[in-house]
Amino acid sequence: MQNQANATGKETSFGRAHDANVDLIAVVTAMTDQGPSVLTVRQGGALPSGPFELGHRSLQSGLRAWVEHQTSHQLGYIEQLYTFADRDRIGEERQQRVISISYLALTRVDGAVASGKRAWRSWYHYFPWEDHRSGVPSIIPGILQPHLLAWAGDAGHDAERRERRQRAAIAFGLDDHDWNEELVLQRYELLYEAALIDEAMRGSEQSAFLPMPGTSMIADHRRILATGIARLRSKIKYRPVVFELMPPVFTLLQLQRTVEALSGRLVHKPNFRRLIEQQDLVEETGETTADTVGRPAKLFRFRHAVLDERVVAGTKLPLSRA
Amino acid sequence: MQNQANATGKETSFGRAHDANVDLIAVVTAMTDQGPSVLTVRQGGALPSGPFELGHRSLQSGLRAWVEHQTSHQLGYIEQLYTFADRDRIGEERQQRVISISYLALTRVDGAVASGKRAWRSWYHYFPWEDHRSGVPSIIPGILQPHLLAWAGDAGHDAERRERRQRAAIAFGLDDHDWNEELVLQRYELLYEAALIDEAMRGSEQSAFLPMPGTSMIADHRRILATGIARLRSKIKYRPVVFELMPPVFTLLQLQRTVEALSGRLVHKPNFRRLIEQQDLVEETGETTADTVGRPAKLFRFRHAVLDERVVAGTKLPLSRA
DNA sequence: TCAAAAGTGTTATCCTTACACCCATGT
DNA sequence: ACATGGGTGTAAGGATAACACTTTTGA
Repeated sequence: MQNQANATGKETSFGRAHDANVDLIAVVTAMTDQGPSVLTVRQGGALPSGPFELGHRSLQSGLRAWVEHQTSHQLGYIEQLYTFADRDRIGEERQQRVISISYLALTRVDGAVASGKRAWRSWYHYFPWEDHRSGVPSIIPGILQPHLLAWAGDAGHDAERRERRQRAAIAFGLDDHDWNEELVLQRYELLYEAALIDEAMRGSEQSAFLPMPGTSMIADHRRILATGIARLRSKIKYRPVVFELMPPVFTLLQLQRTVEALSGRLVHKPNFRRLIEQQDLVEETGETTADTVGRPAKLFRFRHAVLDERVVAGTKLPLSRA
Repeated sequence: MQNQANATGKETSFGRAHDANVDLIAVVTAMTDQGPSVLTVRQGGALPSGPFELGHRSLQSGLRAWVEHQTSHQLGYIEQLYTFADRDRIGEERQQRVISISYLALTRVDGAVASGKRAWRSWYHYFPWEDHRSGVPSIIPGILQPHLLAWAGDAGHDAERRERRQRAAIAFGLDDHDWNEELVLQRYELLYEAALIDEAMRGSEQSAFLPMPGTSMIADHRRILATGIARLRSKIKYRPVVFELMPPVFTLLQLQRTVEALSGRLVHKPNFRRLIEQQDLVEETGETTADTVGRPAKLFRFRHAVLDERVVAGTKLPLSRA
């Protein structure tokens, strides 16, 4: 906005110099037959993305417009994730910038798995170490842990060895550390640093061990997906966003299964029900399921009013009364 | 990334079409003589901002480079806030996009108020209704509340009147709602909608009532500042970021005063001290203050190790044991 | 001695966690 | 009968909030 020498020492006036290409990229998540899933293109090899154009009124509406056009679904919830710049995304010789603005979007599907070039793929197809619903996945003690420890041992200095071991232990719940489902991005980056995933091998000839865990995507798309998963796992704890993924009416167990699928962990049923009902997030429809097995469950719907009336307090300061 | 028709119907191939200008814009916060402050240019009328250039390795490093060059301070902490697009930021006739990527940065100063065109200004210079350390600011019951209620009453439908009143009550702690210090952006947007701040009057002739509360900035800079304040007020509750604003050693009361200044609320001293010490965030230096008045206080320093060893749990799900 | 700030002790309350148990339906 | 899922009661433990009080210094 103002005329001033910038960090490189080159005098720049606003408005001209630094043109860049702007890409919108979406982590569109829904619950499908395969659990928590992400909308992909190129046979699961990429996240859907599209250019930001002059015809778009805003970034949000640009993303909304073309995602809805592609998926024929209303996106109930869109939230910006992160903005990156990459010099070399297009090609080596052209020194054009690409700015990528990533979004997290939530929607509902009827269960469709694929149609044309688009496909829903399970999160855990890309991150097999993230699903702890049936206990710690065998890939962690079997493959990741030994390789991570070996990588830590490779460090030059003793301090760095300890630091690597500690990072691995915290991220993957080793030693007596608890598993923390929110550390999706940290785990991905650790595996990248340790060269345990495909992305780390790009440009180099050798592939250290095969097969690499999880399916990779083009460019940094799997990293963006990790960011989206982490954001959602964090957000379901303090905002009622799960309901964007639920059908209009649902049982409490269905809601629980969705939360479990997203967080990758099992929750305690009785306490979960109390938590939900105590917060007045749902109301009974009066109907019950005509379920196949077991006692029929009450059906609930989300109380949309909570979006207006409530704002999560989030207090962690010991306030003094006025 | 892929070739596909976008929402406008125009076929676009990647790499060419949509060039935009990229601006980096920073909310640099520090504690000064005047309390929680923001680094400004143009006599407090704008946030510092600068173009993103090909010479910059990344967005982060671009921002870091020129902010550090300007302030001669190490930025301990930088975090991306939000990315906006604005069609008309440059001028009416040129249909060039400007992408603004905003950041929150924390730093320390020695107390300097101004030097040249740069100046530290108190947050509350721009948001006088946000400082509740001495009780509810008189501007709220005296000016904002009546105007907000009048604005709510102006709504066409009864439902909209109720909705406006409720939004105002939640945002500003009216009726029996508690004040929530995190709703900085919601309050700003409400005042904008109700045309109670300068920014809402741009382009129109009349100025409804004068003077408008708080000092405005160019373009949407005050809105970005509101975003930064809100982010920081939220973040100090679950990440040890306050220490980025503290000197190397400090007393617990100084730490408390900083937290109070940022959150705009008073905290309960004994409980605050227990909270801090219980979380092992600090360690004694062994020294005490040679203070002017009162009993000498122990000096503490931040335990930087916590950044490695700990990750905030953030549990809000009733997990079941393995 | 008093003001100002540093600290400690203790209790009430709420939320979270865990465990135990009963209910309703289909096979 | 029993498997499966639905649903309730309750008590232990920990964190938070509130109140009361003592200690140490400088003016």
